[in-house]
Amino acid sequence: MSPPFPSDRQPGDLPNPPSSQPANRPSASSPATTPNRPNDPKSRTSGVDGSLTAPGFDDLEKTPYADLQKIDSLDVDAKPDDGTTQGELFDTDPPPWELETPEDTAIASVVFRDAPFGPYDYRIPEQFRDVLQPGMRVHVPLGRRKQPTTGWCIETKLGSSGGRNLSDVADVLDGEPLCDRPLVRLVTWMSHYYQSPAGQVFDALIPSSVRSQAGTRQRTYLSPAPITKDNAAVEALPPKQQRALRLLIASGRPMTESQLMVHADCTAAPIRALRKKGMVTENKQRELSSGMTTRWQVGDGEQVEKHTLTDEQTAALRQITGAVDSAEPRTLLLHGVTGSGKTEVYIQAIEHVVKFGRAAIVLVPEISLTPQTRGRFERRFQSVAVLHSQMTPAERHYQWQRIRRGEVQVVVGPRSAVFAPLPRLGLIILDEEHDGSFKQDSQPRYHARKVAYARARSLKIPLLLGSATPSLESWYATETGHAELISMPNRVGNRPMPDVQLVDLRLKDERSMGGSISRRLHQAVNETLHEKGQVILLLNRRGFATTIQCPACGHVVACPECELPLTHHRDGSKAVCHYCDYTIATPPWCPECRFDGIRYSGLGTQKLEVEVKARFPKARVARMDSDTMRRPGSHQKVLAAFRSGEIDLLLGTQMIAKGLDFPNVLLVGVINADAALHFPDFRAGERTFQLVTQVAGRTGRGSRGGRVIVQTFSPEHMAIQAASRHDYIQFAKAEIANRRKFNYPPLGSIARIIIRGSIEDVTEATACLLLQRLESARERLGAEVRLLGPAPPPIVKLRGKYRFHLLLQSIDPLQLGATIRMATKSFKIPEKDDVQYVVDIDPLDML
DNA sequence: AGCACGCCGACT
DNA sequence: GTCGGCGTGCTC
Repeated sequence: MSPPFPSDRQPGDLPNPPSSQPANRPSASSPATTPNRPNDPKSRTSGVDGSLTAPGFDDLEKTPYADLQKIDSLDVDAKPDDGTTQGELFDTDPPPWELETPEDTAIASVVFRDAPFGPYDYRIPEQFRDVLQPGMRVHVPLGRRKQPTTGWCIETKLGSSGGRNLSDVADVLDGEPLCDRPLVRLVTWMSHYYQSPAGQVFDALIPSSVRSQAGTRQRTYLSPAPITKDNAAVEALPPKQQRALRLLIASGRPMTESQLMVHADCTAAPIRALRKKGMVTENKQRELSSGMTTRWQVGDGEQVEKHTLTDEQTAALRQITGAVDSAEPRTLLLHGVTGSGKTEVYIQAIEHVVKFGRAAIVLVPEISLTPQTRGRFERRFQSVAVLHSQMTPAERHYQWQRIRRGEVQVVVGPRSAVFAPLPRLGLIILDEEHDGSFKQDSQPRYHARKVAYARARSLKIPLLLGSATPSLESWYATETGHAELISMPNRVGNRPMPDVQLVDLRLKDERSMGGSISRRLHQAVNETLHEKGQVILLLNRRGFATTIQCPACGHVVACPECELPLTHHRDGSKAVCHYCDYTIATPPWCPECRFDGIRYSGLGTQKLEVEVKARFPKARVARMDSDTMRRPGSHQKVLAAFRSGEIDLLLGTQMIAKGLDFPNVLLVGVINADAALHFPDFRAGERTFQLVTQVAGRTGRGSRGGRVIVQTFSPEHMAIQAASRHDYIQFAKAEIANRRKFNYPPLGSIARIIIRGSIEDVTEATACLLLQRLESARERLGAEVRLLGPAPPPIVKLRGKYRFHLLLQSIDPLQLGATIRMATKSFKIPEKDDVQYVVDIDPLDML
């Protein structure tokens, strides 16, 4: 029996939703619409705190797939009194007539990438009964289609056909499952939780290069057939065929057709004749097509001496190895300030895991997968697979196979590496766990932290999260007992945290005329350059000027697709939309009133670069943002130049805020700390705190100390104050209190539905229709869910489509999910409306 | 997504 | 009387 909401709370027990929304409690007169809520305290913990955990995962682990289908089949369109109460729907005891037909048919449950998504049951014919396993792809007939459809087998079982006439599995496409059973379980949970078709989740799990077997080739090997023992039969053959066959027999090894052609000095014709006559047998084999084997990455392994750990690091390591040895699925949050040596702790924790023949996954944010990080792991372990974005499909496939064969000790990679098919996984690490790149922004919109939690839990292995500025989700988990906190409050070598000064840009004295660099920052840069120190300047916006505005008529040049101001880029004099990349030549005069003094205002990294070069003419300056870092390797080149001292001053967007470790950086300047603060998003404060803290951590790493100057219009803001004092805990306390007021994550769960379409009215009407369905789903489930919208999101128009969004909030992520599932179950939008919608569970931003 | 069914208008 | 438009609905 699996309750839809494993929670023992009655609906009325919830803390009141923040505002207006009247508490929607099912009346006593409608017991049928209230799902059963058994008193099971265990299920309460899994259901309510969804911040870090994987809600519903444990239930899914225990629930047979058929029961899940029943739960999912609840439809808002179904009439309330159609004879089925929900009590019956949730009843998982098989109906008596199924028991009376104990016809043991082998059945495969199959899911598809495209609609209909399934799962559908197929009969497994005799020849596949011992072959087909969950995690393999199959060809099955579907509907009235002429071509077989490719699907994924998620379950094989013995059962009765239940009166239905099941179709047969037509073909099994894989010799071995592409993912093991725990991973198949992970797929079903992800599909359920993120409300994405299971077939699409498989696609996220298994790289396309693996599915297409990139870099390998099917080769057919020929060997002499048994009849060739009969000499007479061989002698009866025509001369060319005879020669080829004798050569094949003499060589004593199987050969491909082309090899035999060379050796026997003949064309393909005689060989084909031999095949036709059955004189040779064929043996198909898949093998590497090129020199991939030379690309083995063998590390130096033991040759590097162990680094000595500080007391703090030793204590942290002991706690982690303790968790590994306990064989329990514990979650650990390593809160270590910038420069406290987290990576060394990770490495030694992995060494501990590897000692017992197990392997580890290290997830890192997308941009921080630099050759330095790579090298660090490759030097310390014998067999490392680093998965990076510039890998060719063949390489990717090759590494995946190595990982699956158990030849790899450590997998280092971005969010998708959480799916690495290591057969003996012993530890998962998320470095910089607060980083937003762990959330995928296309379907399935999963968060690697949550998926890692689920995977670690199902394998009963620890999950280690590390950050100097933990996400509030993870921090809150340590407060609610879902994670254990490990603190490293000091830097290696007891170096002090850098001194942070705030510059209040509202004060005239602080500003310098006509520039974005205050007097104090200007002076500090001069001093630092004089001392032969290096400088980092952070400006969180690329381009030259953020707005192009006519001073005469006030017209702002905007994107016709998104209706947002275009940013002027000086290289090539282009005006670019930062949301959809629409580009035009910057107009020399106002397109509205033809005034020819159009003005660029606002500030981007390009304009800052000009200002910096003018102010500090002797300094060697480099700019790093996604515009200058387009070519692969350019990132690396600039950083190498900065490291060697060829560059004095590095300016750029957030990509310079993370992970860089250069001891000679004596000054960090934040040009405008408010840029991220005034976003219409409840996480704006958290982002600002993280950004300022992380960039401040780039200095003070050498013996010469370091200082940070933060320019801001709101120096009293809690996030900026806390960051200036390096006080994460104060920030977390205050921010949790803020979030509690509105039940924002991590105290409650949110989901977002984005509706986009080419006609504004139709799009909004569709959004309203969806809202109605959500409302009635909420009512029928008795779910405590707050519904907001439809509203135009901060980006109202994107790529020519109008956008609206609906926001859902609830204390219980499972209620949230069930409401959406029920409302969207049979929600079809007429094709002519040209409206699509996406469900985003646990969104990270609201744009 | 396909593919068929079905229920109305213009043709041999 | 049929051919064919594409709205509707189902696929184990």
